[in-house]
Amino acid sequence: MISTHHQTEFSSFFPFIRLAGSDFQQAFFEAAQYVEVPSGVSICDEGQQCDHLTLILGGMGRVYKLSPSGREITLYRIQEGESCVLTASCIMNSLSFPAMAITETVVRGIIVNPKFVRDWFCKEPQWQQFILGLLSDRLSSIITVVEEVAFKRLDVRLAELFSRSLEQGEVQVNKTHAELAADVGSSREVVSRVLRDFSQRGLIRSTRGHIEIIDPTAIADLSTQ
Amino acid sequence: MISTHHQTEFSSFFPFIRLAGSDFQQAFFEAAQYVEVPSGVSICDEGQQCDHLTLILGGMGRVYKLSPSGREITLYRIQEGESCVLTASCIMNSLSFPAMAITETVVRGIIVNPKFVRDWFCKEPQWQQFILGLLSDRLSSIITVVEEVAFKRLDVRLAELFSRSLEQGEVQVNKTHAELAADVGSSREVVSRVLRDFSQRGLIRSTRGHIEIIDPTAIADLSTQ
DNA sequence: CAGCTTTAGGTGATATTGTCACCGACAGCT
DNA sequence: AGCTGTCGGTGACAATATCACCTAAAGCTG
Repeated sequence: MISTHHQTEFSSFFPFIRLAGSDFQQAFFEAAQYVEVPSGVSICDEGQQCDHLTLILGGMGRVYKLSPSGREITLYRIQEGESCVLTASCIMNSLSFPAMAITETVVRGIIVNPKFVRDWFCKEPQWQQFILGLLSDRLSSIITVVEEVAFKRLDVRLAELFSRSLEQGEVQVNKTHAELAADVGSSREVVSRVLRDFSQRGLIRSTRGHIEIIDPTAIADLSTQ
Repeated sequence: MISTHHQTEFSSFFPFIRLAGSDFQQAFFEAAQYVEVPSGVSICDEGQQCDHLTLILGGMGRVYKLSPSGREITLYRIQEGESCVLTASCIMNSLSFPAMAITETVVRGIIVNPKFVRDWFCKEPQWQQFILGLLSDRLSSIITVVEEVAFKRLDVRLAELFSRSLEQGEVQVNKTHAELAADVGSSREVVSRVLRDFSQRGLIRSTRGHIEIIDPTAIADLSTQ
């Protein structure tokens, strides 16, 4: 059972709950539990059976693949109003989780147990639509990842990444080269070289752990190639 | 409405129908329509709205991404007992299709309209489970594609492809270098070079449009790297 | 069959990316 | 100041992508 404060917070991030039946609402808040997870905690490891579904109220999680050689690639991120869909998928089909997940910040959320997820899936259309929406959103976002990694040059993909920061009005990207490499599925050395090139061409200014975009137009142009 | 012959054929490839309620069965066969699509026909183009769901009785379809430069990568294939899940996802959420699909052989199947798909999703648990199963199967198979393309060398990926033929007891792979390249998301030239290397090392024998695996053990070894 | 066209595949040059080994610089700590 | 761990840089080399062009086989047509 979660507090009324968290109930209203939840409703603002997950509008579907307001459209659902009152019996569902009551059962959901009854079954739900509020959690806070520190930053940098591994949530769900490769092949592990998922034991609950988390709906996120705040913070950021990252779902990624890890190669035997230690390289990483980010599949997608999850934030407020979303949920770990792979978890959802696992729960609905009792499969094991095909990737890794980690918290990038403190994550606040609501957890519900698998039995609840499945039981109400049949009964409450709003809940069903919510879960289905997450699944198909991720399906297309992961297809986008395939496209990026198979077809696009690394400089373009890094420019896209910076463009996303720019769209949020953010000129600073506080990431290390290694973190950027893990995002795009490349290696630190190659990312470093591309960034050195960006610096020399006056697109960015780079210091330890921070990148400042000083030519947003050029970055945006590159990202559309 | 489909013939009783197709009904029994359908039941053997899609066991869920036997577990579903008789009202569903009747409504399904009533709404269903039998189709045969020739080989090489484009089914669903990028961004197009899907106008029906196809459940496959025979033949093979291929879902892929196409890059602006003309390169391709196969996301997955669909055959008897399966369905175009992206279509399913589009239908459930009224989204547009994020990839391309084409028939690789003559494809025989059953089509049902989107309204039926959605209406019965809430009412018939077996139908729901079937659609959900397809969705999460594809989710994990596409994640596998990301992993392959991001982390594995091309020779290993081609060896994996040949291994899959071997598992079906097939020593001949009747594909051109260009088709293999489209499968693994690389370019024809690079595939040609890798295959020349395989030939020189005595792993395969290659003629125009055909590849014969002459050292299955070595291919299997390579594919596990 | 000769001649033409299409398609499959090969090659060299060059650019991009991945890998390995190693180095120096910086930040935090004692 | 000295130690330690992290961050980023570099050179060498391997793998892959791209481009331009070529040869050969298969199919088609008169």
